[in-house]
Amino acid sequence: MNDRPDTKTRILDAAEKLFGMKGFDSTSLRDITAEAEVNLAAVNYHFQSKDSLMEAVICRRIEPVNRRRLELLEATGENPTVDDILRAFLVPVIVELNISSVAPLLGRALADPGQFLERIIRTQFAPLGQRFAEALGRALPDLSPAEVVWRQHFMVGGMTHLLMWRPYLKEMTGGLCDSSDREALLERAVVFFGAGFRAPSFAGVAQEEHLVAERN
Amino acid sequence: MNDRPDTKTRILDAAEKLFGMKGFDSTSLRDITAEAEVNLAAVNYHFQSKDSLMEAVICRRIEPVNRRRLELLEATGENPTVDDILRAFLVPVIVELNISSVAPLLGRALADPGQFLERIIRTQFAPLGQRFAEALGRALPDLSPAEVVWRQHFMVGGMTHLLMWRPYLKEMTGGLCDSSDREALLERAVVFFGAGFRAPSFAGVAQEEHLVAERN
DNA sequence: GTCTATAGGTTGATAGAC
DNA sequence: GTCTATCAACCTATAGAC
Repeated sequence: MNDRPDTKTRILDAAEKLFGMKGFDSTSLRDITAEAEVNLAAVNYHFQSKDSLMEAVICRRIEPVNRRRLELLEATGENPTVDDILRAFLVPVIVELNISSVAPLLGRALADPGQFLERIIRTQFAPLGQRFAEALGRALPDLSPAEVVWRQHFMVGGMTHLLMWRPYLKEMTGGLCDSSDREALLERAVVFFGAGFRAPSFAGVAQEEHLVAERN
Repeated sequence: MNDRPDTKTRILDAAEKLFGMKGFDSTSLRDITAEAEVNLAAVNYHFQSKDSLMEAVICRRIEPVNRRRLELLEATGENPTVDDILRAFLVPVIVELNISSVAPLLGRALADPGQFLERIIRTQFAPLGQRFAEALGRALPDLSPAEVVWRQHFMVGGMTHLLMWRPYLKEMTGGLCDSSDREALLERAVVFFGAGFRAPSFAGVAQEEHLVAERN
């Protein structure tokens, strides 16, 4: 008992927590090794550099989440509803993620353009986003492909913000918003974003589309 | 002609651009003075510290935006619709903000909990959020106060994400999402978030509210 | 694999001449 | 107000003993 995880895992755990709390650049390797109670040099032994560590920390969590999303998406069958698709996307992060430090980390990973994260986003998120956009497009045949992607962008933003502010939300709202009930949180999100996706395109866009169609 | 702004303004402009692009901690004072073409010591002369500079940079932009939001909110009259209220909130950042470097900056300010920004959020955003939550609550009498704040949180997240990723969006989506037409962007957002706000509360929440009401 | 020691660079901030 | 010069603290990364 009291089997302390190996050094590599301890570093990943500590980095995950601190990166999520303070951000990537504000967290030094010394912060991490202090939190993990390991030697400073161990970081460069197990991971070559701070950048590699950041990538490892993020990928360890993002990969299973995104795999699970695709799994749930396939499980929705032939003609899923919008809500089915949204659930496949949101359940792995809102309901199934039970390590509290992961949510802020993923939030930051999605909220920091320009970071080296661009590569991760391209490899880990772009293909996933495309699969979900296709599914949503089939469920919403009246929306143009661009409109689907725009709305997806809005939803990802809302979810990202939720992941990142969840630890502070209850205090910030004076106890009004309690995020401990994950199932309720999921339903709230599905209701809100589902209604957004199902809303008809506004006239201006319809006109644009019409013009484009006329030109062909 | 060629009237170069004074040093203080040049520093604010450069810091705004770089903070928005790279984040607060990743931007050094030397980066800023190089971009502004001023002397390093000028930063500590005009602003006492890097933290003060960060605060000044953010407040210079947030204050007029939030003032304008309240102005537009009051202009909606006695019984504004949900869309009216959303427009009052979104127009100042999506349509009227015509300095391209400001959007990413505000996005980062909203996407970085734990930063010293907590104070700014408390002083600059909390009162504003409350005013808008009240207006939305009156326009949506079937929603509980908590539900209104949750949905507001989703919307702020979507807007924040939009502000931050706008410069990269067109390239990321292969040209599918063009954010140069601000009026269209505003309408897209109003349609999406408006529908989300107007969606009925899901059953689980209604039950909760009922139980709370019964207890009193 | 884990440690100490340290190299080599960058950071924020300031003192003091002009 | 603006500059040069500099400090002390911090950083990442590595070399080499155990």
